[in-house]
Amino acid sequence: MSNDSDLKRLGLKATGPRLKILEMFEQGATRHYTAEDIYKTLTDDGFDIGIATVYRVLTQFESAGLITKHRFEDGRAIYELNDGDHHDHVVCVQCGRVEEFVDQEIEKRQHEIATRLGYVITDHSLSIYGVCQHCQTHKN
Amino acid sequence: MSNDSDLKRLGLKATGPRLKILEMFEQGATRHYTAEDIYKTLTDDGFDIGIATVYRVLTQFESAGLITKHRFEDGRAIYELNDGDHHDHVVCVQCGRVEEFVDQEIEKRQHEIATRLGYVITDHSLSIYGVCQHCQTHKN
DNA sequence: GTCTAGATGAGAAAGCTTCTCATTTTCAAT
DNA sequence: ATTGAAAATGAGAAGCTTTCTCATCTAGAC
Repeated sequence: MSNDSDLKRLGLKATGPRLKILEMFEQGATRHYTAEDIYKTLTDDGFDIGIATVYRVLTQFESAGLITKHRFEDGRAIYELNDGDHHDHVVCVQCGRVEEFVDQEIEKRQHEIATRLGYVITDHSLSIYGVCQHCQTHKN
Repeated sequence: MSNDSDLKRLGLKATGPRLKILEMFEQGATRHYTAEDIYKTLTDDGFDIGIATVYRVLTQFESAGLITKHRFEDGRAIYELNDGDHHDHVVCVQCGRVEEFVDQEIEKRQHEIATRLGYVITDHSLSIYGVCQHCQTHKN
């Protein structure tokens, strides 16, 4: 099991909760999870874990650069595997579906703007909100 | 007082709390306020208001299109006067300073991306996080 | 001035997240 | 394999922001 050594390399003990959560990110159907999603999925699966542990592990994984944290308009935090390449999000305001995209031109202009205003950029987040194709046709 | 009639035109009674809050947005030193900011400023000023009222009024103002709500990475909501023209934000991660900018090219590309993915865009938010010039020199 | 729908303030409560602490587990050294 | 110390866990308490409830109060039409 290579996740085991991945964690150890980060100075984290390879415990059940950590392995399970990492596994979820790597093999899950979707890429984006709230802490609640993870807690629910694992406990429904019969795996005994506390919500506090979920939050703790997510924070550690984020510090370690393993995952990335976003925050959408509803205020809840969303986590996703950090696969190295940056991307932004399109969120369906009706069904919550999340899609990703990258646009080099937008990236470039962001840096130009930050520089012009005298900022040293550390991060940025762009989210587009809209109604997805599916929700447009299946109106309710 | 024209704010009085502004509110009435929106179907809102011109009450003390509403007038005070609207005034803050119009004449305040900064453009961006959290609910807490508003509550603190007004009560420190000797104006008696409840935090619940602040939230209620902000929600109403937002529904009425008078102000706009954003959410930065710390999860708290920030409100600003809606002056019609859209803009994005650069936030200093150290001192919390917020600056605004608009970039037509970024705006345009966002719409293209949403359309390409089949979304009908309703909103979008772009925030750049970094360290402002002041915080770069006055390190602590 | 009176009346009524609407607004308010206080406190309770909800939702997400973090903290505390007693117990348990990992893992390096035996 | 056993041990021991440091680290991790789960449960519940608690913190923060935001919303809800409800008795009281007020704006504005008459």
